[in-house]
Amino acid sequence: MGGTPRQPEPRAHRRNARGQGGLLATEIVAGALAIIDRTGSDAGVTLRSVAREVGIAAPSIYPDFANREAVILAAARYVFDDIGHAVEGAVTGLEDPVERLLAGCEAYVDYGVEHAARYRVLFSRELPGGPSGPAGPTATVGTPTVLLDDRFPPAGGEVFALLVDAIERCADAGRCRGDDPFGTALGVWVALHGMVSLWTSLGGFPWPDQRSFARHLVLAQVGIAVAQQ
Amino acid sequence: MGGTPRQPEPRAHRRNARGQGGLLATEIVAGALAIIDRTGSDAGVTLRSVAREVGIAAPSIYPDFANREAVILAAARYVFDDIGHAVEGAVTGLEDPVERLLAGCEAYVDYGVEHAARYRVLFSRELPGGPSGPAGPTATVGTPTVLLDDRFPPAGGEVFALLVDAIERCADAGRCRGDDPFGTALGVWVALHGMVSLWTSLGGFPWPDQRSFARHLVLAQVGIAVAQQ
DNA sequence: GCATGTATACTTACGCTTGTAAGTTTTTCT
DNA sequence: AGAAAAACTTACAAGCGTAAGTATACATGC
Repeated sequence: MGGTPRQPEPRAHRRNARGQGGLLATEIVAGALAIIDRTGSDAGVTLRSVAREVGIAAPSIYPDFANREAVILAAARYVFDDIGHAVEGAVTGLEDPVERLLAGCEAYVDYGVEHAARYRVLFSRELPGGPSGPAGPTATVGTPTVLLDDRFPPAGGEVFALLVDAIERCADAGRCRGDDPFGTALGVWVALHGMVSLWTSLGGFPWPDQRSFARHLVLAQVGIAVAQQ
Repeated sequence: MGGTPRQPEPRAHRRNARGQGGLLATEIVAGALAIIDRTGSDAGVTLRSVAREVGIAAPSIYPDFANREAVILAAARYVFDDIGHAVEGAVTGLEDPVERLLAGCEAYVDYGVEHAARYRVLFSRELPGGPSGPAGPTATVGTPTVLLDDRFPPAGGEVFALLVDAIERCADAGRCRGDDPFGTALGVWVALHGMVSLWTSLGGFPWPDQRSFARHLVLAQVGIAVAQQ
């Protein structure tokens, strides 16, 4: 697997101040994301490759992360937050609830398509932290359901909460049915996620226009008649 | 990474008959799928692990596959075929077009949820073979579009063709709009794929009933009013 | 019935990367 | 100056892909 013939491992990293050792954790996550973006998957994220990226020695990762998987999970958490910020930025200032919903959804799709590699990492494994235990609210479709509580959601929860909120605003304005915002949001999320996932996997597919397809999916799931364009 | 302390690599494989060397290719793919099913991802699929699974020496894979990636792509192709057979088996004998559509979609989701690991492998990488070149039909949404031609689709094409056909039957029977079967099928596929992908990644999520949720997604995308259950 | 050519698969080996343990040096702050 | 945090160096035991050469069993022709 011969690549470069053995770099002398340049140490470009400057030691952090005392008590600020945790700063390195941020740089480690950033390094992992850089590798994911560059290589297109998390397969190349190893303790050594991340260490090279950051400019530290591989064992220096251990004080911050137990192992390779912990690094990747931290990167996934960062990406979920990043998506949340992108969506929030896209909807702030919009008044019309339907436009607000659509703008947020488009921002979600935009992020996923533009950062295909890091988006894919989010859902390439079983994510931990959910209320898989005894109880927890169970969603239903077609009938009202319990809303998400504190324990939910493990990952991507903030983004999903934004979506539920946007749909509730539409319902409050009488623009869509409001009997089951959770179930409706679930349908929208599922459709948008499917779009991003397939879009970035099947590069050769004759995809329609990204923006109008995303709007089409959302409106169909929410139950608003699709405008003939 | 200490596991078992060095097995003597038992050779359980019986040499194939002359002219039937290609049989090994089938066993190699089966071995790769077994590893995927057992470990939950394709990360553990290496030439050596597959060889161990099959009972051959690692270099014996080379006559059939150029490298590790080729093995995984062959496994993906097998899984696409397998899904196609599952869907076809679920719809044969059904007369009502809407029931036929729903049954096929449910079978798709069933397969994906039941074989989560191998389904995930299908879309965990950029799949080759599409008409990414100069032309190829471009789908639109809301207006009729060119149907898929011979060059399309690279992967999962047979399954997608079944879906387009099922939707055309619904349209012919006047059960849904028929102006854009390709675009409608795309919406359905995207939604179902998103459901499977999220379902198997977010194990802790309070998911609704699998069957009714799948039907809900399909009917919403096709534009048939969702029956209050 | 037996030699033989050949497809089939094996053995050995090399150079590389990986995770991680153990102990050491360097920097920073008091 | 001294203590302690931060990060390094070295080392080991694996696993990896793959190149090169070798053994084995089968179908065929004599």
